[in-house]
Amino acid sequence: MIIGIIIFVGHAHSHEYAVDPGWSAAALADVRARGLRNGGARRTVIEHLGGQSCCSSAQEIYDGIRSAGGRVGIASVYRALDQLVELELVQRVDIGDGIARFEPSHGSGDHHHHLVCDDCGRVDPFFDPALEQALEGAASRLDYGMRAHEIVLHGSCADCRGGGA
Amino acid sequence: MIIGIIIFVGHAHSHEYAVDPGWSAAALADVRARGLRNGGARRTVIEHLGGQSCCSSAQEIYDGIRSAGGRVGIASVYRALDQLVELELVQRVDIGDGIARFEPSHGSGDHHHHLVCDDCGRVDPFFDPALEQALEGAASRLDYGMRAHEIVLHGSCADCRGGGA
DNA sequence: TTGTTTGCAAACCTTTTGCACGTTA
DNA sequence: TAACGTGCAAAAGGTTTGCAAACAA
Repeated sequence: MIIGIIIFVGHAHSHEYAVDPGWSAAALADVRARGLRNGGARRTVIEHLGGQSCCSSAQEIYDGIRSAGGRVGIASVYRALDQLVELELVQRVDIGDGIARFEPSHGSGDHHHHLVCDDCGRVDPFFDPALEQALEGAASRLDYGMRAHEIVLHGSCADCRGGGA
Repeated sequence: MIIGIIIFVGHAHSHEYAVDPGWSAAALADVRARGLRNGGARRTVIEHLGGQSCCSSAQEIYDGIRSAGGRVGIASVYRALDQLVELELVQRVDIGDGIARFEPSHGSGDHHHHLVCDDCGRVDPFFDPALEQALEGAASRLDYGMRAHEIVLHGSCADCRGGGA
């Protein structure tokens, strides 16, 4: 039997999803610290990811880099993403359309989850302190060396429900 | 500013994951009620899913049906799954390996989420009342017509951590 | 009967791999 | 220099689609 009390105090919709300017530098340093080199492709992928505030697919990252003048191969994008996920610097996100998306692994401060509109495909980040608390509670209660978690909510965005503007 | 208190009382590991014998019948009825026919393939997929207690991939469902003597095509399995997800009778689950999995959409009673061992690939269902509460709270707080949600926790199972048996 | 569903095979698309060349430390 | 990283192109694997035959109502 388990009895628990959670008290949360926070703002529900006021979280800022600004990009974290320090993430790229930290990731590059971490990569180097683990004995890996930072060739053009990996560095570019890290720098591109650092400028994103929510998740992007490998193709989107590739296109973004190319249209900014970078000359990466998509295979290198996939390879870099794999390694960054492995190092827990990047989080993989599956929103249910069969395309893997990736975003910087934020520290507990900037952690968010995803809201997917099944009508138009739009993805919105959200942050809910009570949910985060409960998740950490569940993670510690379950005896399972927890390293990452993902929450995806499916529904319809305001625009698609027509109520919007 | 939001202030909330959640008090939960429950068993963490005591939930039963028995298959729901009524799901198949209900799903078949629902399909018929919506004007669709129940040809061999769709019926067989529904009946197979009804016998599962956790998620399975399209290939696993196909193999399961074939080895039980059924003669479905895998395209029909995919088509049936798509339709069942559309009707919200089946829930799609993405555990991060690029393979879509599917399981009966349980009512709130039998609802569970997934624990994925990143070392051996094992998937375990879990149920956590506090987490479920928090999720419903978050869903109602966010203004987003919520229809489904998914939580995936990644870590290492007891076996892989070596502490196990 | 008549529109729906099915199975097969081909097509599709995302992701992975082989390999020779370029780069980093 | 020597190991590592990269790009290209080809291969792989999961999923979708076209189509004619089979089937449910």
